[in-house]
Amino acid sequence: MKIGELSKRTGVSIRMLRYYEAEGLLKPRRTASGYRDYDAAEIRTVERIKLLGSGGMTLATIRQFLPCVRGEGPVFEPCDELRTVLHEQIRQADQKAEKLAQSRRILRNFLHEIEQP
Amino acid sequence: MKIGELSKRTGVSIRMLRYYEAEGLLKPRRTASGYRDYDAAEIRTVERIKLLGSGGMTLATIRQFLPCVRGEGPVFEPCDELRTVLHEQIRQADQKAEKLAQSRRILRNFLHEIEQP
DNA sequence: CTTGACTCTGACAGCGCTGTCACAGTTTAA
DNA sequence: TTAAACTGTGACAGCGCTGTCAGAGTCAAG
Repeated sequence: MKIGELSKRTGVSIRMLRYYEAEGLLKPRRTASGYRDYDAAEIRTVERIKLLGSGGMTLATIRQFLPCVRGEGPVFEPCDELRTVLHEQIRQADQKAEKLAQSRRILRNFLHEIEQP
Repeated sequence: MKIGELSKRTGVSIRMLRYYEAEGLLKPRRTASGYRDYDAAEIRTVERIKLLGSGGMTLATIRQFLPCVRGEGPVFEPCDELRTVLHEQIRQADQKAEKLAQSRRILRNFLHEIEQP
């Protein structure tokens, strides 16, 4: 699959797909003429990257648990570090969620203030 | 109150307090010599800005409902637009929260995958 | 008066992400 | 074969935020 198709299928721009690669998140084969040739399984990978990214995670961070993202089954070497990173990321996600909730509460209060004068 | 004190009291850097002003969120008096002179009430304002910002809101957006942020009681003119903006922001906050939750779920799944081979 | 801490402005730079443009080569379909 | 659509690379720019640095003025305490 060429980059245009992957882009259409995932909703991630061609620009960003190339950027993912530059950041080490994707490593597509190349055709004889140099075109990127993606495995169909990478659709899933890209979607996961997209989701994690929309949760406020950095590409550099996502790369840390790339084996998981790519669904490469059980991980060997960096298993412990991986677990640590994952726990830390979950913790940060919880923190972000809390901040977001606080922020939302403030907005709701504003709304009440201007609706009941 | 001068900028250094406000910074210490709020935990917002001097740099950012000046930036808030440049973005139209704060308008401190000036001493004869040009020093910024903040009202004590602005501590609250800055804290709210900080919270909204940590919820992913842009300063330009926060400026939209500045009267609320500054707690200036009932708002007159832009009341309807303000309500619209607030509802929209709450909606976006909910969206972000949903994305964040999805992202968190993915992380938890990764964790399960590598913990049970 | 002098010194050290504080403040002012303005500029530059970096972060991570994203779009766009230019220029060149490739593929596909008419 | 030719034209349109696609892909490649590299560079530049912008977003919003943030730190830092330089050069100058101000303030408070010794």
